[in-house]
Amino acid sequence: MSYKTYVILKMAINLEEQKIREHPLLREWVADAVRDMIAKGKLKPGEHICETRLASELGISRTPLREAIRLLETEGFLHVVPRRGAVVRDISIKDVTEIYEIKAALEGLSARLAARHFNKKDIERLKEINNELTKLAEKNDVNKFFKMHNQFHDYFLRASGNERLYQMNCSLIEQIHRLRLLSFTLEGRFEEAIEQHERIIKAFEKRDAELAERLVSENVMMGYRAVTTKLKQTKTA
Amino acid sequence: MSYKTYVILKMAINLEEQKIREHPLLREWVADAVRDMIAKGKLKPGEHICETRLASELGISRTPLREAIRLLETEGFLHVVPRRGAVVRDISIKDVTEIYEIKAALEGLSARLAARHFNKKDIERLKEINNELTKLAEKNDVNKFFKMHNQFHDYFLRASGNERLYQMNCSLIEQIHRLRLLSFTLEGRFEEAIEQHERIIKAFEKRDAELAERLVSENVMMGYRAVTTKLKQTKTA
DNA sequence: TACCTGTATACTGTATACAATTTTCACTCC
DNA sequence: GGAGTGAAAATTGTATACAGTATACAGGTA
Repeated sequence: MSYKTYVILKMAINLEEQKIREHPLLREWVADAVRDMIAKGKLKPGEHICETRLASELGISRTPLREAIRLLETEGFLHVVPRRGAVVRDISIKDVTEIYEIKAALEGLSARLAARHFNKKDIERLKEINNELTKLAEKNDVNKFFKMHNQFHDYFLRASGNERLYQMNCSLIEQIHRLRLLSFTLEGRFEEAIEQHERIIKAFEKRDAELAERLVSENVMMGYRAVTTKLKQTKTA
Repeated sequence: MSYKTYVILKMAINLEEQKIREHPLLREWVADAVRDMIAKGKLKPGEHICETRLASELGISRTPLREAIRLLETEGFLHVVPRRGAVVRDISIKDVTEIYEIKAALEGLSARLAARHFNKKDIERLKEINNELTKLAEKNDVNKFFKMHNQFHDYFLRASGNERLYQMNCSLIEQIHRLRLLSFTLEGRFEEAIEQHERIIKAFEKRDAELAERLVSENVMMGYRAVTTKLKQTKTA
């Protein structure tokens, strides 16, 4: 996707939002582009990023690229060594473990916080999503299932009322986006998730915040097991 | 502190580390400087940062300042609106609440993880630190107490073996550094902390990871109450 | 061969220049 | 007086230029 296309899309998507988006920033586009290149394997782990070359490849100058690199560094996509440049970070099992340990704690917390002020409407929404998931599981549509599944989790992350919590979680899962998607191709993964979601919903219905927290944490760690299973499969294959 | 002084200091401190530090980066120095200016009130909440002016004040160009601004944005010190620049973020009670909720979860997690492989030597170290704290409490040395107190918490955050967890916690507490320091001037705060630390140490001794997690979380939330108490005191004063 | 060493090259860090946008403010009109 | 208007000033976004550092490699030495 060219920068111009990106601009038009951004404008279309955010038409009613603040006019901030009317003029997208190169640094944001570049960050998106580089993340994409890493996800698609166009930039391989361990590969050194030459600012001059990448900037010219993207048709921009080094300045916005450098600002994007700073962002991608804090997001964990790149490792920057002063005066030697940025290299694409490899995600090891250790990294995945670290991320999931934190994710379990954060999502669990969000469930506990959200449970405090969840009402019938919220519960209904979660049930709706889970019903959709059942349908998508029957169709075996991995991509749509993945997206809807994320909506389920997003729901209480947002409902927690803790904006930082939501952002931190987003930043974490972005790093393992592809692995998570892959993990849903595992046999029985759909059903497993749906069943656990049901238990989580019941905990919300009972207004049992502690239980909701525990179940959500366990649910995350199940995701961890799925991801590592898949990771080992692909590494040996 | 001038940039040259900073360079010399950095070199002295990191003499044995990678030679990376031999040539400090302006963007890092600038980030430190701006954080400091915010902490010291030289840059006030809500104040707009004019890149041109600040850069010339610091005696550098806009490029490294801009890169530092990106960093400070992700750290939560600044709020950047595209094409309108950066403003110093105000820390509201809501922010403090968000930060402490997350901090409690993260530190609790680190205690649980650390408890798994804590040995006698680790416990001894924690006891040592707590003894030091008792002495400093008698001397009523707030600054030294604060530093030593942080060492106590750092110990199991590091021992968790989860590097990201440690980094994320650092990034969080940096935002409330001054508030936390202030909170230690509250009557009875020292004793309260020392006593809770003792209970935490006992949990580690019993190898009760769940208990350690709970106690550490509670300890963090006690810190939260202290900070908000102090915050209200100063706002009304 | 293995190990320096100096130089050429490539690359990053920083400064500056230019372009595009936002803000300011005097001015007009109602 | 207040809302709207338009040009000037200020400010951010982006590109480019330059300086200093790291890397690669050729040639020399033990």
